[in-house]
Amino acid sequence: MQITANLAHSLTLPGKQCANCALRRLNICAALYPEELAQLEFLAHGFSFKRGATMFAQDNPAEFVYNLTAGVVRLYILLPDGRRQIIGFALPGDFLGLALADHYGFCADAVDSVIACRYSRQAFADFVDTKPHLLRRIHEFSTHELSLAHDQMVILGRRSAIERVASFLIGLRDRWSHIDGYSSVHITLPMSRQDIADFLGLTIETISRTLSRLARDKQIVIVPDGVRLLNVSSMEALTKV
Amino acid sequence: MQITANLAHSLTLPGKQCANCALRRLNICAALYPEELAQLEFLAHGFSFKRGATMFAQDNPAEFVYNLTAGVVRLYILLPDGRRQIIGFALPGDFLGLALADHYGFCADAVDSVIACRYSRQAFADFVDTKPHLLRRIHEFSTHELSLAHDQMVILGRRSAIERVASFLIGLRDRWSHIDGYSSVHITLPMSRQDIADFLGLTIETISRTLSRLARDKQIVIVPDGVRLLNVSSMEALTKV
DNA sequence: CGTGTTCTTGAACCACTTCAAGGCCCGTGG
DNA sequence: CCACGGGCCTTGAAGTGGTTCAAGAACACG
Repeated sequence: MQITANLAHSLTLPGKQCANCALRRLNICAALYPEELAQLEFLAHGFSFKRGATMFAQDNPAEFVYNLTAGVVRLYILLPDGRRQIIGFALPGDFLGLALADHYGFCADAVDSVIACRYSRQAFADFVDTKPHLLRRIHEFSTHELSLAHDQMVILGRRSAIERVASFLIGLRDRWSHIDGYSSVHITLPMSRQDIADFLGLTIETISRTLSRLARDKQIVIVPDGVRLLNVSSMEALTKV
Repeated sequence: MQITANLAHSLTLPGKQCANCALRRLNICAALYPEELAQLEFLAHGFSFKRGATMFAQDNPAEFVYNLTAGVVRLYILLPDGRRQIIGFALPGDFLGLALADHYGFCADAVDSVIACRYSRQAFADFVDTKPHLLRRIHEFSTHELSLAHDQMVILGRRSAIERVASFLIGLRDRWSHIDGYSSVHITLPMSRQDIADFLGLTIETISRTLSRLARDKQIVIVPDGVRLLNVSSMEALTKV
């Protein structure tokens, strides 16, 4: 189905990298004082993952945790018969392995080119145990993820196809605007239609038909790398009620 | 739809209540040393909620957090047009308000007679800030809930009606067995068919038909207060694959 | 023992899926 | 440079699992 070559490329990590990190205000590192940041930097290794590469797989020992700095990651659970549910897309600033558990609860692979800071889970957990304010920050991230999961449960349990697609587009736009600092009517969709389908509990044909219908109704324009919103407020209206 | 009389009854709380609490090994209090438990007990008030009573509502200021000691609570999100998604059922030992956020992210009301220890959120959060091991425990509870939410997303996104009902029954059985210490083929269902439907993303008629079908196929017997499993392993098989 | 609520069952319907085919895009190799 | 091949996406037509609508049965509670 997807390329699973697990070829992560280590990057050189020059000193003061963390201090210059554009994402620091967004990710868990914001909880740290400069000297703590330097300590944590000592534990970090920059890694890059090619489009389609597996970062980790469900039920495997959780050797590492990741701080995502660029790219999009799909997180998913597979059923034995091949059905797949994507439980979320991780964006820059997101942390993979918040549970600090000894096994991964889901699979993660790179949707496009991904760059991440990698830490040994054990070393990271030991570090966290000495920094209650970092644990508090991690807990905030977890509860935010829990709240996203609740929203997704509403979408999966009670929303129509068009509402699901609209919620997906608006949700992605909101998350990117939080990262970039501005809201664009252009939404880049690095993931495939199949990924969107497996996220929204629909089939690839329904995603395609629904996007076509939104385009026919002059709500969006489908462009090569994503969509452009023509009527943000009517799109947002679909995500409510 | 449901009774929403918010009449919580305060219980007298004799000394050493926490020390004698049967649920302590299960709930967040297990993280505390005896003297810390005594400190926390000082912040607690026992409350009971009648069947149908609202414990708190979505978007309201989170004045309190709760440690559930008896009964079942339904947690749900409402859409403006009345559609409801139950995001989970809380059982004894569960903690409501793990996020420690200033507003509730969902509604909670008593499915049957509920008893809970109530804390001022502010006082509880202040207490947690002085006890990193308690925060760690709370974080474990949160990530466990996140994992339950992920499982539910798979159910809502990718499973058939019969698989959803089987997963619900087996999941409830597993959770109760963890609380009671033994596994019974008898599963008490204090919640209504409508509640089950709103949890599984189906309609009440589909729940009723699916249970009838399982009974006709000699998989279960429908009894007044729940169901009795006749073939646990074939039921469990439905929750996999 | 009536009255309202919850649950069950049947029949018709429909939103989404499944099956099938064709189009588009892009990399590869002649 | 164009032909070929393989993903990925789109679209149509038929099928179906679950919903909706409707009515009766079982149950709970005064």
